[in-house]
Amino acid sequence: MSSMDIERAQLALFTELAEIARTLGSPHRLMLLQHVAQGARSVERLAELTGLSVANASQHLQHLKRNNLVATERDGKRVLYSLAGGPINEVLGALTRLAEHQRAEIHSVISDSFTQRERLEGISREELLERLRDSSVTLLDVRPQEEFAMGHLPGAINIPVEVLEEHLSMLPQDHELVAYCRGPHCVLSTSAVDTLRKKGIKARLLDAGFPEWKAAGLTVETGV
Amino acid sequence: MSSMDIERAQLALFTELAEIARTLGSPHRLMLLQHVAQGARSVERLAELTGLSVANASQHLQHLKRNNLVATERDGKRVLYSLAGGPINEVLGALTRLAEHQRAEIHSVISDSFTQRERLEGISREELLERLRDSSVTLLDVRPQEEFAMGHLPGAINIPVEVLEEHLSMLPQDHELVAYCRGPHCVLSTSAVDTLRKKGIKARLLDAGFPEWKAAGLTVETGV
DNA sequence: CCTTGAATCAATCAATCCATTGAATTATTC
DNA sequence: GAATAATTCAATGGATTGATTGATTCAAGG
Repeated sequence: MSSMDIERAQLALFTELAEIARTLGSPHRLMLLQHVAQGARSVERLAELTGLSVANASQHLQHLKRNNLVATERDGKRVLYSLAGGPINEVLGALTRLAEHQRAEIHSVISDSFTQRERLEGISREELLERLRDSSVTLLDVRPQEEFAMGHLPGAINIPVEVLEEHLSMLPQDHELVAYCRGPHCVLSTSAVDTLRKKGIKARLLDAGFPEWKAAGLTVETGV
Repeated sequence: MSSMDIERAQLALFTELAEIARTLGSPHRLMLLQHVAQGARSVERLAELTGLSVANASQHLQHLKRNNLVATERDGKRVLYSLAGGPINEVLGALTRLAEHQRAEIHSVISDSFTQRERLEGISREELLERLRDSSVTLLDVRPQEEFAMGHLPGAINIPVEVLEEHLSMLPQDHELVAYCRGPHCVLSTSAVDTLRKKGIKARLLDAGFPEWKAAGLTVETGV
């Protein structure tokens, strides 16, 4: 193997990696990905969820598909998009951590870094299972009711973030809360924890979201 | 927090993530990153290493810098670029794994998937340390001599990939070989293992590269 | 202070990307 | 098989990106 070949191989690999990275390099595609990660969705639905035009969403989805980030399946007259296999969540997770790291570095200079440290402190699946067993925490699902109905963690109560402030009374006062939503790169639960902390309620973040939980083969409840 | 705010926060986060992803979305920038990850380098050197023009390399480097992926430092009349802090390698690693996963899926359909499975099977740092202790393996550093001299794993022998085939006789026949180079997303060692396997020599890949080793605080030798 | 070497800036052009529009496919249903 | 609903294709124009060139800044040394 000549050094020429090696350089070509390097370039080929990097070109491949770059193409994937570029595919992730659009806020709209990331949004689509996030929604697709919740389960199979039609193009129309995804367009609605993201506020894009149908044609535009379709094109972005095809872009994602070309790079094997999503898969399609036909269901009657609609096409359902779902997340492709492979460690896609790992990439998004690593990206998010990197972004958070960078943001933290900036903030630690500008702001007093006040609850910054605490904010990022999540609870792991293992710890959660442990604490659920002796029921020392309450699980809070902050996704929209609709998604909650499609499946949620066992024992979780559902209060969408939008209505959280009006429903604080529904929360148990003596338990610590653990909030979760769609995954590590979903801000719903982060917002929720912020809100709760401001009200003086103890709340933490689950490291994972519903998709991760399901993927890990753990039990899931459906319905309201 | 209204649902409007949440959507804005979502969008802001995704825009941030997308920007980082876009920055990684160019083969040339990935190449620069890879070289920069080896240690501080001047613009001219990096241009030379990647085959880019100086001005072009400079611009790409600045792009990387704007997104906090590299840092600069002045040394006399030259500017040295080095890798910024944060989990950058995790992102690249996850990306590489995703790409490999996708490639594996394609190959498993097209080709007979022959040594594909084996190719990806790396040896971990822990296992390596173990096997080095009872010296049942030989470590092979396949980077250029120059980089080897700047630092390498203890006990490693240096045969750059370019000259590997001509120097097979230098290899111990009874030991299994473990090849490593610049990191998980460096193809040098993969090429080397391929070459060796074709010659019927047992060889495996180290999961990590020299930078990871150093970062883990393990001992390092310098000189030739 | 002027020269030299190293890096960056500014301006340009080609190539690509993104959103929009309206037409064309595809599978279903009557 | 015609009508319909869902998605995709094709074409357009505006914005962004990437590489190249030449000029400019910046630090060091005579």
